[in-house]
Amino acid sequence: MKEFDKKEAIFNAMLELIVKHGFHASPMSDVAKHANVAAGTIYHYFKSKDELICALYVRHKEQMNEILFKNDDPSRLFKDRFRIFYLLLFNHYTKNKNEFIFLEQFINSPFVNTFSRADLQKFDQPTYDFIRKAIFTQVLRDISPKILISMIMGSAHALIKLQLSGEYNISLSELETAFLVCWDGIKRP
Amino acid sequence: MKEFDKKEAIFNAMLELIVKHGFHASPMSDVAKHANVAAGTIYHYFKSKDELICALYVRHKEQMNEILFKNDDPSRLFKDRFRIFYLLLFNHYTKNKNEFIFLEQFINSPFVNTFSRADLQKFDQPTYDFIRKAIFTQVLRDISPKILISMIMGSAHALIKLQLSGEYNISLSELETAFLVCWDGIKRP
Amino acid sequence: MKEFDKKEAIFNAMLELIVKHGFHASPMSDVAKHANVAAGTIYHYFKSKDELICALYVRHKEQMNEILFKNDDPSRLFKDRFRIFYLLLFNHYTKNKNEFIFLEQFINSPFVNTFSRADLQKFDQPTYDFIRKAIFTQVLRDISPKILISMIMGSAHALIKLQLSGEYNISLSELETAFLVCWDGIKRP
Amino acid sequence: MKEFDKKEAIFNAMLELIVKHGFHASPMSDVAKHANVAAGTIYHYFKSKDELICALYVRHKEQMNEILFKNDDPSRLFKDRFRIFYLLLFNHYTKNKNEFIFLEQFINSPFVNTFSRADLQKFDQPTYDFIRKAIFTQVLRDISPKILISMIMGSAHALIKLQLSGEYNISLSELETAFLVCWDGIKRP
DNA sequence: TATGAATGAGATTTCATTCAT
DNA sequence: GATGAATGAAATCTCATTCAT
Repeated sequence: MKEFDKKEAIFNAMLELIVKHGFHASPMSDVAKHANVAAGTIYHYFKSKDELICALYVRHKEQMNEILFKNDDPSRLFKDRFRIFYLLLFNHYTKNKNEFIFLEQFINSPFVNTFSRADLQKFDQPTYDFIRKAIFTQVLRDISPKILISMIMGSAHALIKLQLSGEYNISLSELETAFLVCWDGIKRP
Repeated sequence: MKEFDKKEAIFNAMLELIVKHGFHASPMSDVAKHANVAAGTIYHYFKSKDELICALYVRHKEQMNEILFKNDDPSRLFKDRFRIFYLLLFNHYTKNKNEFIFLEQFINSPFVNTFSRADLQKFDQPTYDFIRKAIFTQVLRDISPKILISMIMGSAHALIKLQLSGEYNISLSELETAFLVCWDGIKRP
Repeated sequence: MKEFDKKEAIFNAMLELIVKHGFHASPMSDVAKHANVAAGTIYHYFKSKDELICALYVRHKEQMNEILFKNDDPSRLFKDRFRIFYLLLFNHYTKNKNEFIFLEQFINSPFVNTFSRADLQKFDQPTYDFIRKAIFTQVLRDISPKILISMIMGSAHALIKLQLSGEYNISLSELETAFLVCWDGIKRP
Repeated sequence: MKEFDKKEAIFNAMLELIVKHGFHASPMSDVAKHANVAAGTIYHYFKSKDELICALYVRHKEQMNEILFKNDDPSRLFKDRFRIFYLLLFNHYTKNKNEFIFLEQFINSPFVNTFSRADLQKFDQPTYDFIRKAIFTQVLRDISPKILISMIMGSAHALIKLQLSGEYNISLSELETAFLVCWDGIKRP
């Protein structure tokens, strides 16, 4: 087994356990067992449990930015680009439940304070630039990009959470309507 | 010290510690210290740590519903009622940071699964009814209330989180704009 | 069992284990077993293993000062007082081997750096005063008390170590000669 | 890098770490890092950590005997030869602090029991012979050489420890006086 | 010889919970 | 009810040692 494999196995084991049981109640011994490595091996790759958890967050944010923006085509109409962004977000997380639940748990926990504000912003820079330009070109409401992004992401995540909860199954057409709810709120009136 | 006081002291100590350090890293012994009671005393009021945490959630939800709906006047225009609801939400949580952070941590953790789906819905019943009626009376978009509520609350909470993060200070006029972003999205077009 | 007993039991268990196996190789679990307490109980009395070890040193130094000086009679001839001091030292440690071995191990380990120089001097203050006065009254050589004390204690401890090693059994008359070796060296010529 | 260099590097790294942190708290991985070799390499030269530590002791004792006796001239007056021995001891250790601290730590730890009594005596044989002959020729007190050596070395080491502690700086003339303290004690009266 | 990733037993410490007072 | 000393299972993490390369 290659080094890469072990590190990945540890990441995946930790992700799964945190989602199932929370940060507390995800002992390193279980992570080791699920990853099929010795307990000590984890500490070869990560200094501590906290560092592993934070690395998991970083990894996720990087993967997500890749997914959301790799195919973005700035020459197209912003509304269309934004719709694709919105659907990619929804689709990825509804298909990768664990990543979403981990993310929500992480950013709402004191773990997030491990990072400086500047570090956190760095992870969200692509989204920030995406929205800021659209405000600048008068496509979106003239309001602080931070506010707009918060509201967009907040409602999108809430939607994803609803779908993942199993409490309600969102149809494709409802998703399109949800997109419009969002769009009608943020577009320049 | 009255019994009431001790229970309250325990609640508040636990709240503060969870906010500062997370569920993990908030030992009962610290809770006892902060509440100025003996460790054993906590177990007179709560069967276990988990039960205490869940009771804290229930207490919060009940208080919140009281705050949001006690002065609601169904005879007024829905848009105005909804605006007040929106502002109450924002104001309460930006003034009671700990409650908000605890809530977000709780509902994104596996602790929330302690409750059945029915129990959880019960806590949100007032909000659900509030929105459902407005859809029924054709004030709001004809879309599942669950979707609409998710999006409304998701974006509102994200806004509160932005304000609490200290990363950006939302002005009164920006708050009104944010309300319009929300309203323009959900109102029947 | 009273609190006092448990703390004492922990002290004694730790002493015995360190003497037998060294700081390393004296796990807290074994200390707990030997002291007949739960592992956690140790941490009720001491913050850490290091703190326990340091507390053991403090306890020993205090007991030793008590033993060496409680019956000292300043009205007697210094040579006689010093002889008693010398014999008390030898007798106590040859009868309490563990204390001696622990002490030697401790003061030659980096643990000793836990204490400031001032703290360490405090423990040796009675001996320092004892010797300093005798230099001042021209009984002992006119040399820095620190040097004199070092040499006295160094040779006395080496003698004790020889006896405890089992390599050689020092007779009473040899002990008296040893005392003279010391005395002839330090007395004002 | 030659084999010789690596072994030396390992010895020196171990010495430094033990002095700074003690036997416990000197992990082999750190030794490897300080010696600029891989962890596994240490095990080509030494069977185990314990063996490395013991080898370090043996190396030191052999070097020390070389230093103390290589220039000893039996045709000279014993008092002068002893004075040189005394000063060599003091000078070497005050200039090679780490060696001294390691030595003291080692001989006061249970590690020393790795060696049989006979082995230990072998290392001290040159000193033993040196003193025994002087007793036999009636220069020194007629007392067991073991006792005399213990007292000499004990007080000398204590003096070195005082100097190394930084607590007091021993001047050349004080060192000569200290020598006399020792000499007056041990010479045949 | 040399490497250093990997191991896993075992170390220290924590902490929810109990129970005698 | 209230206490807090005591428990001991379990958590995190360390580290001497091995072994495939």
